[in-house]
Amino acid sequence: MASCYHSEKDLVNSEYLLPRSFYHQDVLVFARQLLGKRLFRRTDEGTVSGTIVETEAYRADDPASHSFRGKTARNSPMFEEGGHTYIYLSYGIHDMLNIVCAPVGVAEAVLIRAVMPNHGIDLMRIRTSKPTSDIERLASGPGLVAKAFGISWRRDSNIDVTTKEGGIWIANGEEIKVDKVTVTTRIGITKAADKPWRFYISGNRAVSRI
DNA sequence: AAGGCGATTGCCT
DNA sequence: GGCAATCGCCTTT
Repeated sequence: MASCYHSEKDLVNSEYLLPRSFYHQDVLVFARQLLGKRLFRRTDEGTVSGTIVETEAYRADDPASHSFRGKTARNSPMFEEGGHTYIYLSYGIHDMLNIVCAPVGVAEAVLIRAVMPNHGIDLMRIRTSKPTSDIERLASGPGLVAKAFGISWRRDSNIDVTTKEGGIWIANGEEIKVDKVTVTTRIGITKAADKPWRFYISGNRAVSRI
């Protein structure tokens, strides 16, 4: 096995931030390509990371997208350049982490629905109040992703994820082949509910709903 | 100015 | 499986 020949330090050093061009793709392609990438979060509590295993695309011409009716105070990060966060509060309780793609003015984004935790498991357990939970259940849902990673809309919206400066960044990860991706309709929406714009790694235990 | 709703989660039956 | 929790945003008076 190749992993036997690398120390953990070497593996960390082999990680690289994804370039701006990665965030200038068609949102449906982008949502699929985010699968397998590594999400990082650094706060004064420590650094956590995990593999993105489930995403949903929200397109500019999409009635289900917050940007559909134009720019407002809430959705303005969606209109920024690709590679920024758009975070909003759902049901008054849950923060939803989105990664914006496309050029400035084209409001498209991908919701991170589930992450397989990799580093900082103990901190995620504290944040989610799931001390005995299985690792794959700590961030298996969009609200849980933000909770486990310590991300909130007030503090963390419109952060550039192509650098580490903002405390949230995305690095390369495992390559996910097309035949390992399951495509379904999106969860929990009423508008454009027929669009098959949800993507997840087939069989992954951290996916929110099968 | 007021009321309804939502890209959810977790607890109760 | 059903439903309460909880609040900013958007639509309607």
